[in-house]
Amino acid sequence: METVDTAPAEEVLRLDHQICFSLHAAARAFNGVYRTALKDLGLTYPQYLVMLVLWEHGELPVKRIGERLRLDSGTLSPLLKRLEATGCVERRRSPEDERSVTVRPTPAGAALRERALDVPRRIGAATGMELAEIMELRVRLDRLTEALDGAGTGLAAEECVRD
Amino acid sequence: METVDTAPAEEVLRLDHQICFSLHAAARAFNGVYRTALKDLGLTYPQYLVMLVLWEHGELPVKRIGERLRLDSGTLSPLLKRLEATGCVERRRSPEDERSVTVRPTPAGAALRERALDVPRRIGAATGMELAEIMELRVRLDRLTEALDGAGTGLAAEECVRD
DNA sequence: CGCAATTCAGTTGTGCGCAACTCAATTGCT
DNA sequence: AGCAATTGAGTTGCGCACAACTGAATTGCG
Repeated sequence: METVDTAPAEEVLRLDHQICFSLHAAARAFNGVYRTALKDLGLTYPQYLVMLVLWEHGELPVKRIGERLRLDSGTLSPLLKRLEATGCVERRRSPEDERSVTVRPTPAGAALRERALDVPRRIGAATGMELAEIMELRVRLDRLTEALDGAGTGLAAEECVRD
Repeated sequence: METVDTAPAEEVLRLDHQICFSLHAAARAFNGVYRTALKDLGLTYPQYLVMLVLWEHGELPVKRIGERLRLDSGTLSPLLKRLEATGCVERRRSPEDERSVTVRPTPAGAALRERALDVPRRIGAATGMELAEIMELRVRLDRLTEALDGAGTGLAAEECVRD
């Protein structure tokens, strides 16, 4: 079948042929829109993602937040420290497992949720896309991420097996 | 018509309903795959993007590179300095306009191109997608970026008018 | 029980991305 | 010509992302 290696060598490396760049640019463009949309909430975009998870689950150990967002402690620890500094979350060492730290929204952090309700609509409007089209794009991207994660973590040769 | 605001308040903020997160995750997944693919070239992913542009155009002022990659001097200046330190590019103040700095690949940087030819194929394989599907995704993402860029630069209220 | 292996959060170091700024060169307006 | 506005690159400061590491708590195996 038709694959990339049918293209001549000069074409292969053209910037505008590469999906990665489109993705990279789109992610940064989203980030910019969120930056302005979240400015008066006092949240950055990754902080907003953490708050989404916490609003949904009420209270979670750092580990679980990281699983949901695919972020490790090296990213989350300082981020959560900043969220604690701005009064959005509380962190408490878990009594039953002293290694684990439980994070939960403060009343102020929970209240922020009301003001965030408008954000998805504004973002949706900024995309200029129909909901159905966005959903389809999302599905494709999730499939892509799954494939890339499988290929990236050393299982390149063998297929990604479900645990 | 069916839009986001038909969904109940609790649903609106669910992480897995938000396109931005899928995009964010996919971009990071790509970054991870590139990280390993580019490791023996000694390039990071953004450095690779810069080299793609330079391989294609031979020599460009910083300004033009920034336009192609949607990056400003705050990002490019240190990145180019690192590329210069690793011997991939040369920087020279333009004689006809002393404000401008022209960047071009060194012989070593140009030679790197040969070794990079294999990268897109490897990345393509990691996506697990057909070329046609990738191309279509790229088109959608570019449209999305264009819409978001228009909305992000302060025209939130009024529709994005073509210049 | 006792100790090695594992798990979890946090730290360190590097690089990207962007806003806000500086500084010099150039352009444009009068 | 003279001077203000603009342009281009660079710097600073901050936050995110990730690799590699530390250190404490827990688990598990003999």
